[in-house]
Amino acid sequence: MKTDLLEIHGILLERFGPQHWWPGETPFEVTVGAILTQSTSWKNVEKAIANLKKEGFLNPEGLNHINPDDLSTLIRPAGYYNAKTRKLKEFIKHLYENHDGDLGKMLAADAKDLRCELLSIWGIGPETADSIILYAAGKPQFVVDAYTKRIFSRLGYVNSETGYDSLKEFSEKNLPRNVKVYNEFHALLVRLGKNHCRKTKPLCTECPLKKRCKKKKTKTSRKK
DNA sequence: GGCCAGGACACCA
DNA sequence: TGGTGTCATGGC
Repeated sequence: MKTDLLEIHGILLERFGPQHWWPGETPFEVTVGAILTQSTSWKNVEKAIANLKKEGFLNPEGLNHINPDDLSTLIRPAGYYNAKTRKLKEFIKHLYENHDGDLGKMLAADAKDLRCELLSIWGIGPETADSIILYAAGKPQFVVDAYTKRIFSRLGYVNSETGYDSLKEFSEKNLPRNVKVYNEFHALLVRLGKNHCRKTKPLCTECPLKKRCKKKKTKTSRKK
């Protein structure tokens, strides 16, 4: 099968324009955002980030010292606040125990090693790890998410059973290994997904990829 | 009022 | 090992 991902990247870029991801000011902010946005809309994450920033806790030292109850209160708008409090604390604990609280040191590692290290931290799975590597460390790791899977499935590139690693491998195999391309393409897929490839009630008429869509968009069963 | 959002983990058969 | 439940707020 012809897998013209770069062409699709071009179509989406022309349609939506640059997405300017990740919307974080520092690698640390990007990392915190990557954890907070797990299964959560970015708008809600922005509120939590704003709370942390306003109170002066959006830095390694701040998150290291804040007590869990206060952290839960500040990140409450992002949902799953108890679970995410633990995830942020586990990350910070790892950062201090292994890198003296210096995120720059941690992110300087080889991408493959960094990925293994991130995945060893409780609460950080494949997507969050790849997001941190791509958007905070600036190293080429393609980020797969629910939109990527749904869109690639509807385009007929993969089936709905394809797992994270296979989707990642497929994407990296069919795109130039380039941070800028990975960055923009993932952001564009999310944009497309939000606008035209929802789980239910897809807005097919205005979708820039509607001619390429192989599968009828039907309501998918929720596997959660 | 239900559905869903830029996941990950625990538990059980 | 794979399927299912849990975590939770907020916008549409």
